[in-house]
Amino acid sequence: MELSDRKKQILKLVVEDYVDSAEPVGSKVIAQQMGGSVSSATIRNELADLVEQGYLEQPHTSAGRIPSPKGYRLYVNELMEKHRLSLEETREINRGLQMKMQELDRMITQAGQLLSSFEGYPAYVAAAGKGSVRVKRYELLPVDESGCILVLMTNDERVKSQLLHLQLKVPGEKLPVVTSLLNNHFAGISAEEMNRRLMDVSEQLAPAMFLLLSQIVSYTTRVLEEANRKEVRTVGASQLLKLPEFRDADKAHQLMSFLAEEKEALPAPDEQSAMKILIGPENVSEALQDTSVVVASYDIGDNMRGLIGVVGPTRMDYAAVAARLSCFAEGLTRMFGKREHGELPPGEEHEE
Amino acid sequence: MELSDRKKQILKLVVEDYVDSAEPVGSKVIAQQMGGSVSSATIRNELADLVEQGYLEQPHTSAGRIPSPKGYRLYVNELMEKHRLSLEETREINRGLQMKMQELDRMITQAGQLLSSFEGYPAYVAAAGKGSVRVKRYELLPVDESGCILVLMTNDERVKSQLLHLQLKVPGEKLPVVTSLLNNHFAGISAEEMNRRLMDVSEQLAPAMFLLLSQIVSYTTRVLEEANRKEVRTVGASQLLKLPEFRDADKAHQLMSFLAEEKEALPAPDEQSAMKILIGPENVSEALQDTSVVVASYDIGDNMRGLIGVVGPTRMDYAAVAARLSCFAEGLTRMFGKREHGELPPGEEHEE
DNA sequence: CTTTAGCACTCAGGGAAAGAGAGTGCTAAA
DNA sequence: TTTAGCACTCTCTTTCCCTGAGTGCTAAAG
Repeated sequence: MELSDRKKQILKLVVEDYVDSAEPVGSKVIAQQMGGSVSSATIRNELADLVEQGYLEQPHTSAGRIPSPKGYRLYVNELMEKHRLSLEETREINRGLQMKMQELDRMITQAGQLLSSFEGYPAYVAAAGKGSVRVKRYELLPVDESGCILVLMTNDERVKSQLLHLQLKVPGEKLPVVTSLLNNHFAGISAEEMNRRLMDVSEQLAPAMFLLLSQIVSYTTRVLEEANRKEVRTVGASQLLKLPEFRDADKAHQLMSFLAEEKEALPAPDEQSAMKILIGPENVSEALQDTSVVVASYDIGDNMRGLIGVVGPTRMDYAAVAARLSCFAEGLTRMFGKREHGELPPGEEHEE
Repeated sequence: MELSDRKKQILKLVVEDYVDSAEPVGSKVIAQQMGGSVSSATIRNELADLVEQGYLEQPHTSAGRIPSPKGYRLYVNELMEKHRLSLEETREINRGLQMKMQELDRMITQAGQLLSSFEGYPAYVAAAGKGSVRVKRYELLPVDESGCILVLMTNDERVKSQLLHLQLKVPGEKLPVVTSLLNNHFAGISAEEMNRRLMDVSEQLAPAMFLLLSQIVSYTTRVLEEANRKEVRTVGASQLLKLPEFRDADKAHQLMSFLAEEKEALPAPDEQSAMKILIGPENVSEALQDTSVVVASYDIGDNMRGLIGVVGPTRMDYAAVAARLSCFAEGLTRMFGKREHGELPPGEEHEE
């Protein structure tokens, strides 16, 4: 059943008042905000209806009303006006993202920090490979008789390298042979496949050579594993303690442990959509039942997709959060897009 | 003035009781624990003396006593018995550290997590270079006409690499020339020096060459910067909320923000010593006035030194924490020592 | 001089009682 | 359908009192 326009307007006012007061809102305030065109008694009747229909809740008889998850949902879907970011705000976000490009890892962590400080809520970020990163090319550089450098280039254009200590000496002249062996037989395949091939050729090789190869394969396996893993970081959890709904240490502790330990369970937007809003019980995770999550996705080059979101109380300024969040997501996409073409000396790297 | 043996014994009992009850301890309990050899009245007299001398405090008249920082200090210096870790415990720690070796970064973070979960307090970890990491050797690998891979080897035996997109095309044949130029003139010097040299030679070079060089120098600068930076990570901050002294949201918030934002200010042991215990006001940071910190150092190969510590309430089981912490530090040192000699295929690297 | 028993005193913490205030629901009139 | 009026409900805060733990002091005993 559709709500009357007036009911919707009232619901909207309740949500917005509650969002910034964190206190149940009464009929009088609403009447006032509607310009005195109706009396508080009328509002009371409407409020009672809204409660009955499940859009509002009453902490106890004779308290004001607060929005229920269903009420927030309606608000988000229909009532929420697009929040316009001020020019300054947009600029500030983009300036913030304009930090020195460093590794992707640090980069997105910083974006998360920035977001968290903007919103005053904990934030989370992740970058996820699309699954099948492979090695495109191998290179071996001699160092001395018992060591060499292995350089890997992956099909998503990243480079990793590693110093290998050899258990058995391999003369420098042999390296090109190994290199071409690797490039011919170990490029473009998955880690499992690599291990299988290694076994296949094991008997035809000199032991020293085999040892070297297994060292390389084992390192490569780790690199691929890592490139494919989705690692979620959470930032700014301590912000929770500023919110009235988390003054209770137990509640705060529960959520914070969740954010610290099970961050993999935090929601992500669906494949197609750019943003997702989950209100209270719409979350699957037990620990998020009383919180809302707003999360957006962004692109990292062509092969990866990132994720950036905030966690807060259901009482959340969805319009503003959503607006800022898409600004972040767009900023990040732009940023990572640019780097692909190397306008600036970007900064892609790696480290031990 | 030296304390009598009995006073020391009493102080010791007060500390130990308070550590696990978190409640002021009274004369009666102490008398009991001393085996009934003296009456509670006697104890009261002694307690009064200890308060006067500043080793104990009284939250209010007619409450029991709690140790003051001075009292804890005496306890730590003289009274504390070496806590013997059970065999299981040692084994458990070492098993925990035996995780798959990955990058140093992730490795020490995991150690921190492990520590934090052992102690039930927040932990922090860092690895710090000894200051002057330099590039030992450069290598350039051709990719295509508008790109090449730069590989750096530093004097602490780490390898970093990066894909460079060239603004201007540089034919593959030229690369060896550039490489030797780099190795002859840009190796073994600081980042500032590198930039200076770059300026010096700028006029004698073709523009394309100059551009390439500056790209390399700028990347190298970043790498060196990062290799020399001490990055501190904190883990398990949410554990604070379980402690009675941090049930108050404001207090908890204050400390947690400090741990999240100013972790660089967390104490480190002095150059020579392996462990440091800082009790309450012995800390310089404002935010740590009511907490104690126990921190140990460990070695990462020959060039780096790591740091691992916990932050907790002044009421802390110093003996046990210190014992476990050195077990951690030793484990890490052993671990990183081993890798240097390449028993196992270690895993030193870098990414993206 | 040290230890002990005895006792009055202090203070935090918990619960009950009382008052204030906000906001409701209902009724009856416009 | 809206409004004014009013009694009622329920939370929150404050106050008060009581209890219990633990002290400090005094005076006597070792």
